[in-house]
Amino acid sequence: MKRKITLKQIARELEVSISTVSKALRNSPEISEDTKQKVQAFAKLYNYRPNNIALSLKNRKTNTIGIIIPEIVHHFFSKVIRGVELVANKRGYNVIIGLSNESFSKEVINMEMLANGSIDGFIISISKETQQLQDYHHFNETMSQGMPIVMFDRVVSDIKCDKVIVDDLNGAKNAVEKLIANGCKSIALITTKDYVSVGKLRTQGYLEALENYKIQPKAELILKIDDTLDYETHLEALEDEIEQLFKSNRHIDGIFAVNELYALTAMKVARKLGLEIPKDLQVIGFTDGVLSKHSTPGLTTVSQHAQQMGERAADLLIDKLENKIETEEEEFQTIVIETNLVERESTK
Amino acid sequence: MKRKITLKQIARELEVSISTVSKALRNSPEISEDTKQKVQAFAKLYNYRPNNIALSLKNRKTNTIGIIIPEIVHHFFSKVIRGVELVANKRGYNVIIGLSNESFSKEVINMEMLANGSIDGFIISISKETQQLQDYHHFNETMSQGMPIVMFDRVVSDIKCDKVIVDDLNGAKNAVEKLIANGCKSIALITTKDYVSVGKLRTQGYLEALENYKIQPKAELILKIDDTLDYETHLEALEDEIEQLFKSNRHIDGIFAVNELYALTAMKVARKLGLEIPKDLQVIGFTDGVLSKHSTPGLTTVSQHAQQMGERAADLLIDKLENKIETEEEEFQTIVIETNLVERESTK
DNA sequence: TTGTAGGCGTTATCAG
DNA sequence: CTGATAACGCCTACAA
Repeated sequence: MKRKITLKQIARELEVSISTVSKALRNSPEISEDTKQKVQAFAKLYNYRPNNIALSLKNRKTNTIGIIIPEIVHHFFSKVIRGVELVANKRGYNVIIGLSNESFSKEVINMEMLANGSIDGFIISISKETQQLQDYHHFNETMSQGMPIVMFDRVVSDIKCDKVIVDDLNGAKNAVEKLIANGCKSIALITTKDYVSVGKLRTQGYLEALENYKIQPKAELILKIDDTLDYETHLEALEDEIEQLFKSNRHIDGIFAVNELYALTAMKVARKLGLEIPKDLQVIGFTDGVLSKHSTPGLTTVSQHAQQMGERAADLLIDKLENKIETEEEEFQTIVIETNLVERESTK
Repeated sequence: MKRKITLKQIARELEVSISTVSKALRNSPEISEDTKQKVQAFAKLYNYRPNNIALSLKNRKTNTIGIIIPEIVHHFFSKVIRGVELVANKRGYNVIIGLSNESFSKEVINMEMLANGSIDGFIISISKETQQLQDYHHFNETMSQGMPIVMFDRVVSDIKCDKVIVDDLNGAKNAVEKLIANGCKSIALITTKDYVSVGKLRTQGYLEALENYKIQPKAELILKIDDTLDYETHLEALEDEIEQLFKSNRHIDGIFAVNELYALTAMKVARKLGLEIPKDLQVIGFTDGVLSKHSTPGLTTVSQHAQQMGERAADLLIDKLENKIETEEEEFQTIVIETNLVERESTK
């Protein structure tokens, strides 16, 4: 088992100095053709590659991006990662992942771990718990140490950094307007509790759409799900709550749900209650997932372009890393990704 | 913007030597209580944390695991990553990801990039293209440099390394035997081309189950899908091929598919042709995905325990990294994860 | 009890 | 054209 070869070993073998080897390998004009040939041939033979860690230390630059997300087993987030990875690799960076698992403390620990020299900058979507606690000290500390952060999707307006978000408000508004245009008179909303920034915005979009069409929103048509419970419990409760919603409001003919699972569950419950989709009930969900495409009937969705978000976030971060304009007064960008409606069979 | 503080800076501020600071922070008995107090207080104030990169260089150990997978937007792989991350974090390691995107050259490039000092070891599931080309030099080179590799799911028997696999053969066999026990007389198989190791094993399981029950396998009931085409094309072709299968073999009353999408597509086509599930046709898929659970009817599946695979792979790798028994004759383990059948409505 | 020196692998600068 | 030296940040054996 031969360890990776180093400059020092090459130097010793060829009886030249380390710096000569280094220069020869970088094709420096300082070095004679002869020596270059010899060194390069030897290096090739032993498959020499500079040690990244040593380079990172020397250059104070790791060429690595840290991405912190709440959950990886989730279509949206894995697509974002794919986007980040794509751009990062193209631009010579690696990607290291940290999962917060929706926990504040894991988010903090993970960030601290990576911030100690392992990476050059962060791409982050914050955990639900962090959103609830509204404790953002770890972001501010990281940035004050000169490490840039790009937030995506779940962002915090108080934090001054670059951001990539989807146009949640208009996405939701368009969806609901679509339902109205399709003839729905009584549209229910299935959303999350308000501390989730995106849930809040989508709720707002729903309300604005109604207002545009002079429809009075009704509190009993808005179902706010508590998604802090564990997954299974949450799902069971979900079904019951939706069933309750339908039973108490027989006239519902449209559903807008802030995510895929809520929309599918609504369809499932509706079918159970004998409603036909899209004849009796039309449904639209907000998502970038796979379920919608393969459900029966196919679910019409507001597409979030997750991969594109990842790409934009990565570009934003790397641009910042490579410019490093030492302006005291930094200005930050917020990129808004427009959504679009993917129509399937759950709407007319 | 204050950069991260270093030992050197603390030393200068406190007018002591760097090594005194270093020792004081590690609570060495060599240092006087007084000095320790002073140094530790100062370090805490400035939130000193040792630089990971410097530590990595010094210790020749990065405490980082590299994971190379063909695709991240895939339930199976993201679950594996979650398992790896979970164990890695618990044991003090970070995880860095590389996506091969099913391409041989991307796999090689990604591995080389990470092998140059960035990580201590690899967890890998090889790309389809690599399986086709059967070119494994990059694995052998990596290992010959003393960097351990753990392969999972898509493994290569020629390569001497630790492995974590699911019991594809028995998983498939059990599934098919279940169909037989449920009364199916004519069971079709929807699988991939043989170069995909797992597809091959699952096919074998299918055949063994039939044999056990003295059922003569029929070539016309085995559909081998070419999955090297691009995704959309592949899907369209899939539907046509399955429709053809049903039409040419009206007596089919059971389907075993080597993945989720094939199974769902089969159900979809069957429904289109007026078959009722599970009355006329029973279906089982091999998968760890989400679609099965939310499809209607729910798809019975052979569960792969992806997260567990990730956990075992990470433990295996870290054990190896931390033992480093310098035995010339290394012995390698292959951990086999047993599958189990998750019964839903697509079987009786 | 504290400090010095050397080394992890690399590159840049400067001297020979 | 080649080599010695310092530095990136940290740790540790050894010297004072």
